[in-house]
Amino acid sequence: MKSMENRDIARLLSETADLMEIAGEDPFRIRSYRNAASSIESYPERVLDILKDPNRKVTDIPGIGKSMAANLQEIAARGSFDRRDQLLAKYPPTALELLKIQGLGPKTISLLWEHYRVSTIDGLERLCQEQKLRVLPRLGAKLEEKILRSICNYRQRAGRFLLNFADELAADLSGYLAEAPGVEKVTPAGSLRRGRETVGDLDLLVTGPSAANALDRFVSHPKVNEVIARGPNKASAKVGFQAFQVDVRALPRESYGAALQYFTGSKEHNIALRSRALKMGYTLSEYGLFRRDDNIRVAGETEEEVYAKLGLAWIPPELRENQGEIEAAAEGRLPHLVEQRHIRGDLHMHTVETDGRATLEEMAAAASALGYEYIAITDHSKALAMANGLDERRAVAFAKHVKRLNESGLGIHVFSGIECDIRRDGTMDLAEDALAELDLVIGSVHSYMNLEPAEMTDRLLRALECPYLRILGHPTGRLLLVRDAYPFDFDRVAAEAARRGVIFEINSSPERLDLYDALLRSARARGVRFAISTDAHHPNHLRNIRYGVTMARRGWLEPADVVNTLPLNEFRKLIGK
DNA sequence: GCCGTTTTCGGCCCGACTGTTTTCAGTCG
Repeated sequence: MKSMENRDIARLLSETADLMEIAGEDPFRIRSYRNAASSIESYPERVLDILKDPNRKVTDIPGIGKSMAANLQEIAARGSFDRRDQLLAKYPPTALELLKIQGLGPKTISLLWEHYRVSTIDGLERLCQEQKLRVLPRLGAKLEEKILRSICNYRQRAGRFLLNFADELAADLSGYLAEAPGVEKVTPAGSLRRGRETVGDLDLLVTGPSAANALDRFVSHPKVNEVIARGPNKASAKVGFQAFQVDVRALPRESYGAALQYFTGSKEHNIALRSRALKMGYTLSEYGLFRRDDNIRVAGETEEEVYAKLGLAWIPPELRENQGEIEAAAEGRLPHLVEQRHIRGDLHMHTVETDGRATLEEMAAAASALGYEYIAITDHSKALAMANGLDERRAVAFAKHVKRLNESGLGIHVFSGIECDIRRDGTMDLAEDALAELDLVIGSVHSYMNLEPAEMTDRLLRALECPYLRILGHPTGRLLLVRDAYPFDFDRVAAEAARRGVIFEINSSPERLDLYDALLRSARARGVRFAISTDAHHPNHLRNIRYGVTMARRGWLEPADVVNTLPLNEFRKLIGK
């Protein structure tokens, strides 16, 4: 099998788990498949290599027993395994896509397949329009409406991908293309370079004496499925099973900067830039900046010279949204944006005490390796029973435990924290005397997210009244490509947070990226300060901090706006611990 | 299907909402 990485194996197992759910199999057996998938996905070594080595056993990987080992052997040999094949003979693979429709689960999918042999989104949509769900047991008119709305949402999101997915693929492909002879530079452009939360397709720009060699190499990449176009200077293809569209463009060196500028966008930024060029007697295109009267190229090799000739400082890609950045660049007042190297600590992470996958010590060691001075361990509170959240007794014991750990010295300062649920009425999930024992209280909403805006606003304002609340976690509650932010009066809550000194979190998890550009600028204008945190549930997640930093930059934030750029002593002073 | 100072079966995160129900199954987080 070509290029069967751990994540590909994990995908086969988790798809099988989905099919088993549709088939109505034993929930615990299904969970075993999911556990095995997630264990393999985050396993540091290639499972395929372990399988090949007679001295190693895959059953040493947690969650892998005898049966799963046999499945893995089959996957290694032929790319699939018996149980999966059997299920795929029973249900078409398109049924898996139906699981992504909110409100539709495995039981209903199975029912629809048995009754109508329908397994596609289009088919489902027709059934709802023809009111054919309501004749089945337990299904009704409301569900038809709900599914039609969900399909609409799903279609809006389809074809977009999370930032980290695009970022990792871009890094992978860039390294691969750079190995072609005569290729000097490969740079991702487009919304990925601007750091948008989701990315529709990927533009890779290539230059060098034989840049076109990169196109040949690209179309023969093992993950390239379908080549859409292939000319002398550009190739487009769908990559991976997700069919993510990637365009590779080979460019001459003299117009590389202009092309990078052009393909980075945004469209609005480029329109404003081109009209500025016209006013100054130039014309700007992806080929360069030209004088209008004699068509002589005056810039194009680098972005810096293009911007400079237009009387502008170089504008960081994260700001290129035509939101005032061109005026700021013209007047020499672009912000000095926060960078990853400014971050000295991570203030939101989970451990095995609740739903994390590593111990406090493992998280601390990983944070030390990143060069941090401090971290806060912030496990869930008891309202999240499914995550085994901490009650008052466990929270206080934890605070004492951390105090002792710091005295013995871990090489990094640990703050005892909690991610305390904000209840429906805005009160905290834990009593105040327990919260008082902890160094850092994050308050987060995890339930009742469909309140009326006024009620949600009151709930958050009430939460801010808690004297121990330091940080409001993932303030809008959105899950990218899954769930929209809950509506509330953001500006009012931000003003109150600023008044009370409550910090807003920038949650770096690629599934959230909450807060984001417009809200960051609005909150900052009201005097709010921010913490860029990862919400890590595994040591590997600590590296997601870069996505939070990207969001902060898109929100025009400078180091002084971000509390975890402070050295340990100053941060301690800030929180009084 | 995995795991185990409960070694070979029994336990495995669980509560809340929704809609169609008249006592609860399905879905979500």
